[in-house]
Amino acid sequence: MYHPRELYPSLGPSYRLGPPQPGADSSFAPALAESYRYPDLDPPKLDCFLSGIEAAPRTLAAPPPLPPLPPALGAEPPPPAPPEALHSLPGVILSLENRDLWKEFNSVGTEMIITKAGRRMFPACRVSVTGLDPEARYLFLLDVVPVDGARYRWQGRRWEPSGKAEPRLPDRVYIHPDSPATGAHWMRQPVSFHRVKLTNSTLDPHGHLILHSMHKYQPRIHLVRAAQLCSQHWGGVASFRFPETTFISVTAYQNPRITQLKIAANPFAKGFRENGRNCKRERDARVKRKLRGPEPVATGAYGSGDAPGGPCDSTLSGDVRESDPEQAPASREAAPAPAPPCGGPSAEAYLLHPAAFHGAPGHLPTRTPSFPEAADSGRPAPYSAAFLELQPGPAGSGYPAAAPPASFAPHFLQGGPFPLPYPGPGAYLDVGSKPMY
DNA sequence: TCACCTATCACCTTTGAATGGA
DNA sequence: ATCCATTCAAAGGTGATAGGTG
Repeated sequence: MYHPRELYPSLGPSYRLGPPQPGADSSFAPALAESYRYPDLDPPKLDCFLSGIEAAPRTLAAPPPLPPLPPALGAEPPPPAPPEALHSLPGVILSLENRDLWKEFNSVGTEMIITKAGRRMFPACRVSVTGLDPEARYLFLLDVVPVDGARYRWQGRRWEPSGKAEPRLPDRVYIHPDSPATGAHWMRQPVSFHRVKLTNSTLDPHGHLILHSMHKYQPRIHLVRAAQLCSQHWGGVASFRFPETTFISVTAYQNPRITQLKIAANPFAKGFRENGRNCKRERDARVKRKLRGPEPVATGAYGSGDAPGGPCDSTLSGDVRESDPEQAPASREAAPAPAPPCGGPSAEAYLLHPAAFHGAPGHLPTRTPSFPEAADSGRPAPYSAAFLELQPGPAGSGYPAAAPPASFAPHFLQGGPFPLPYPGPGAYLDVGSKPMY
């Protein structure tokens, strides 16, 4: 995955968004009635999409307060709260499909591994949506924002703040591979973001979401009405976040209970379950065999059921989920989806080529030699993802100071048309108007 | 010394191509 | 020729662990 910056060096080191272009597309209904301002600790990444749009912003009479931060994860689960939503898409409702799983993790204090190469989230955000116009097309986006300005530390039994957060990292947005798709498509089945990857590599070339380790984050899901990825104008935005999806990013699990939960719930970690060959008992046995020197391979040593010794301590007894609901949508999503409504490029093509978000023509190759994925793998990745890297807010780098209650950054504003996230040359904006490769 | 990060490992699931039968 | 089910291998995801770094 190439970052747009690498694809379009001529555009400079970043993509600053320009004001909406004249000659607004009237393919969408006129501006919805309300503009929204929203209190947020995070300067909205998508604001840069919307700069210059807010002709007459209005604030909500009673902006919803942010949920109080628990003093430490793991001590007490935060009280259940409805998902917070920013709506300029009336009637659109998003619900977290795997809420129970998230709640289970949240009650312990969710941790997400981040690695240089990128690590998937588990649990992943999986949502179902209702209230969309079945005919209209939408984009699903996901981003992750810091919850506060603190760094955290595992103190043996709980997470506690320990100092100030690291400077803000580049904001990136994950675009769901099916985007854009019709409302009917999105409502047909749950929408899973299980392919999102998190990294701590600030120079990450793959477009993964960049996080600091030992910081607390909150995923957000955005729904954007747009005729196509390459549409010049967007027709409304709704943003959602679910309090139970808050997590702390780590490079190695700190809370053993989280490790147990992950092993129990994640099918990829099946090998670490009690009956797996990679459980602690087996690993210890392998180490002993190694120390003693080569031995004939014992047949039937695994899963015989009569192996000596107690249960492995790396598993969560009685909580093994053989059919993991988390992975169920994967197969559904991998199943042939309706052709992307953009006509030419498939969703995958968009995702392999972030530039396609500008409106790449349909004859894009699915992969170019310049892609690192192609170099080390002769097999095409079944899916990748598209990301947008956005300009930091006006505050620049560094965490925003705790926003005063009365100060609301303009968030998702209705009143389109929305400019493309990448202003680029006009040729980038129209499908087929100019080949980019 | 400590906290944190990274590379590597073995095991597992997922994925898609190949194959064969209906 | 088409469809479907099965098989297989490669890719990729997982936590554990040892060693490195500041």
